Amino acid sequence: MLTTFPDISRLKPAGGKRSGKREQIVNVFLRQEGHLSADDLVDLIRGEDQRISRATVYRTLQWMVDAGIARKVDFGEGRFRFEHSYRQPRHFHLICKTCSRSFEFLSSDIEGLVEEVAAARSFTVSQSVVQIYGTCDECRTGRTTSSQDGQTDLLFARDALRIAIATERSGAEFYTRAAKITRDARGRKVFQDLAHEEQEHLGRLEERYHELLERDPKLESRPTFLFFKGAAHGLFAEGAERLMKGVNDQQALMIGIRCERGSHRFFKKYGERFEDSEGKQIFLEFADEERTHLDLLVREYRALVKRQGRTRRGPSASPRAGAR
Amino acid sequence: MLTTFPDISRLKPAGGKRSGKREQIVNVFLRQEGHLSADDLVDLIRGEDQRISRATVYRTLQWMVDAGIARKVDFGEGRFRFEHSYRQPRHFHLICKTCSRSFEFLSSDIEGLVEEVAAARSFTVSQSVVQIYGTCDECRTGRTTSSQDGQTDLLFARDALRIAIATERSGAEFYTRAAKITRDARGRKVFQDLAHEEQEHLGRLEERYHELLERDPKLESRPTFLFFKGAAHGLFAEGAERLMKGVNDQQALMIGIRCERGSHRFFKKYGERFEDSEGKQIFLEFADEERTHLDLLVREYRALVKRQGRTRRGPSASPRAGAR
DNA sequence: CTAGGTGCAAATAATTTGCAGAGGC
DNA sequence: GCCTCTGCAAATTATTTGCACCTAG
Repeated sequence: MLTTFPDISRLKPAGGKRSGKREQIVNVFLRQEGHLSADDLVDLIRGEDQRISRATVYRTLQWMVDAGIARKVDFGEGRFRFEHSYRQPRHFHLICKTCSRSFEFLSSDIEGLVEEVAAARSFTVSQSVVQIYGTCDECRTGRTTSSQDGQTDLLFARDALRIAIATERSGAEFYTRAAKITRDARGRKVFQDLAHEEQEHLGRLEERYHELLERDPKLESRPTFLFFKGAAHGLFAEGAERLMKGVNDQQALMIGIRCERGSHRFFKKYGERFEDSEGKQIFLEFADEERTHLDLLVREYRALVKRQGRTRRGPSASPRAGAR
Repeated sequence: MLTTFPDISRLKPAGGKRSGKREQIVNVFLRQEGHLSADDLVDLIRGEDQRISRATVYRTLQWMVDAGIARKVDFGEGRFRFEHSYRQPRHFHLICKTCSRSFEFLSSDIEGLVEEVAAARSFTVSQSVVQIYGTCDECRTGRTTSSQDGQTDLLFARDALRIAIATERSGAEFYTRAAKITRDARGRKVFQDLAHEEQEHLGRLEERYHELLERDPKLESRPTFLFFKGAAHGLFAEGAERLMKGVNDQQALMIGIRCERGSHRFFKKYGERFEDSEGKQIFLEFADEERTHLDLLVREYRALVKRQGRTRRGPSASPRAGAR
């Protein structure tokens, strides 16, 4: 089920001996889902071995935190809880005050804002905590939702793919629209080609999405884990339609270059921020594909410029301006 | 300095007697800035009266929380701290791990995202905590920044005014630009009038801003307290320039109506969310002014329609569409 | 007079620590 | 044999409570 456990035997923070007890505690901890308090863990351990003392559990938990196996979280209950730390390191929590369960989510949007706030105060962030307290759907309605927790890795991959697909789709639509508007035949051809490529790439992403869904039939109905608007918005707003009409092939290529460059940078930037996981992989692969496409366009552009000289360069299509 | 203290004598949660001790503790608490731990408060109290017991301080703190004078906050130190609760109720914290001071900020942007996340899970939010841990500027650079903390009320007012000004400015610019583009003389006149009114309103806001600055000379250099992008962006994106050229007076009025309506709703919505304060006042007054202006425009529009019948109504200017 | 408020000391609750013995390398 | 881990019990820390006493209304 779980992708890869860290190799426990290798983890020895500031030295540490292999010991039956410690290994036992770590194993019980890793077998659990969710956020355990020290006491929960003691109870679980006691279930299979009476002779382990509370102090040892506390000491082992501390060791796990140092080793990077566990993370200590404070839900304001007056005691700490511990979560597996191979999960996303910068996730946030929804905490139900009724059933005291907690749900994790990722929000690059919130992260971004947090960074802005910190920057405005020249504050160096080492960790940020976002906790939303309230009542969960189940506790409010009484119904039991099928969606168990955990399995965030697949969820993350699913959401990463959804974002990639949304981006690609908006790209495809943009180029298609551009192709319709553009009067210049060569310009139109460029947009048509671009639209076609986006469509193709979109197809591949969707296929991958379906493959992912097959791994877990309930995957699609699970709540969103990664909240991230940035991606699908704005990357393809480039050039009001008014400008499109008179666009020639060179200018069309330049527009394509800007869009692909934006997309590449965006996915690279955010992909790099995530922890190793399939989702991160998807972001980085997507960034790579955009990069490849971008390089291709750049080569085409250069070839075109070489062939034509500077004669037909439009006023609004300088290679670097507003590339962001 | 501080605007208005709550009338302590009136505050009696679930009944409660006036008592010298309690009043004394409350007064000492209210005299302090920042976030006190129970122990800090005990020390302060002991400074002026040896005979007050720790238990009483704890009991009084609990009473203050119930009475709404204080708010209990958890900075993950293993004990609680208490802050005055006449401050903004939904503020967040930057917490320096070195000097263990904390700085407050407001972010409607983050609040908005938090609400979205909760909505996606059908989670009913009762409280949300955002804490950014790290190192503050002073601790990192060694320099002492003049900006003491506290005084959030003035800061909030300052930031509210800045946002109002930014909005008004973007409105003025938008109408000025529109006036330049519009070919129809009557349409142009409408935009010119709008631009003029915005300019005037802008002037009044700026004057008020300067008045505010006079109340505290260091006010302008203090770090941002309210983070809120929403306002200045998007409200005036209405109608690509392309469309402006052919706009007549009726259509121009309609564009103005949409912009003012957007602005009014926006400031009303967010203004209502804040706690009583000068800043809230500014938001609501601004919303009101926009409303008045809006009503005026609507009346003008109706009069125009009456005079002209439906003959000249343009295709893109239906009164309600996209009013958001 | 009586419901609260107050002080003191004891109780909790989560977590840490000192120390002596056990166990891995 | 040394160094670390472990168990147990005692210590610590923040906070709460029981109870007898005191005080305002």
